[in-house]
Amino acid sequence: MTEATLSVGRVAKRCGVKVSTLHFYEQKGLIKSWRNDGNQRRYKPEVLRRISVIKAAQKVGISLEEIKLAFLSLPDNRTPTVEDWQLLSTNWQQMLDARIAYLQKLRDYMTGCIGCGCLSMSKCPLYNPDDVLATQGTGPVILEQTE
Amino acid sequence: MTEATLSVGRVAKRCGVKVSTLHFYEQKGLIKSWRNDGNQRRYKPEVLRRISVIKAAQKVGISLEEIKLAFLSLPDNRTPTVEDWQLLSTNWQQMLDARIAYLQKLRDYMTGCIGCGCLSMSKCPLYNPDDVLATQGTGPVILEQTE
DNA sequence: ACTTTACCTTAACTTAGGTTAAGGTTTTAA
DNA sequence: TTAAAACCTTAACCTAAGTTAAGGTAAAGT
Repeated sequence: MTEATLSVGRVAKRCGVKVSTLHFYEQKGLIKSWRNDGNQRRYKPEVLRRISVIKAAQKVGISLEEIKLAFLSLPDNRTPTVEDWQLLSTNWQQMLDARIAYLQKLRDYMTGCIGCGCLSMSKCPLYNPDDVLATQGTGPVILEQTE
Repeated sequence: MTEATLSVGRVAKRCGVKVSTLHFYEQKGLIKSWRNDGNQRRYKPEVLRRISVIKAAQKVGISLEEIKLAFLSLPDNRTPTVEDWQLLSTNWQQMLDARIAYLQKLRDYMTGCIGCGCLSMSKCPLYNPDDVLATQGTGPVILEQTE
């Protein structure tokens, strides 16, 4: 195995994830590999960054489905450049801005609304389901926390 | 049924949730009911606020488990007062402050780190798993979004 | 009185993001 | 060369937060 190809165990170790996670990501279409003569997975070093980005994105609450979608904007025929990656993260940043603003708004209403009983009023953003973020129309957000 | 008792269907309608959700919450110990002669659930009107609070808390990413825990601080022998509810939400507010700050930090690192490759460095909060929020030691955060 | 609506319980199913186990093959290291 | 370590696939399992279905009882409306 030259420097340019990595086994699944090696990728797992360098990224701090389990081998089964890599199988899972591949099955979901988030990463790619080819097989050697013995049917074992081989990876380009490029995969390391992909996995780091997946982990970073998950940390800010982006789902694998959204990540997969974003990865569609990466070039197929060449290794992504710094600019390719930055474009991707810039889009996510804007989404994050919206989510942060939304959370702040909810936080600001929290004490007041829970105490006062306006929860049943249609003006309270804590209660109203038709509020904000329709702009992003994404699924549930999972913010993975560290322990 | 006097004004002071509600059937499960009535509670469901007034809170905008399904009957099955109320069964589920009861099973999880988040709400309580008693039974009438025909084995049907009956609720105190107080339950309406509990459910509103559950929904509000979920919206800011608090899990049912955490909500259940927080509800332990409510009085058992009397209907919770405004002060009881406000104490509860004040605690959540502080947690939210921390989460927002953490998200902001991640957002700020997003473009830079994903582009530059520092994702594999231990200093980058996007990569480093031992970062922040250890203060709250909670499970994954789910931010339910509206469509 | 009768029919419809509401309710009951139990069990299985759903999505996301994986993890674990079982049983068999390939690589690597001594 | 042989044993251990790494790898393969398939299938089942896990948590959270519910939802759906099936089969049966209670309550309410006409």
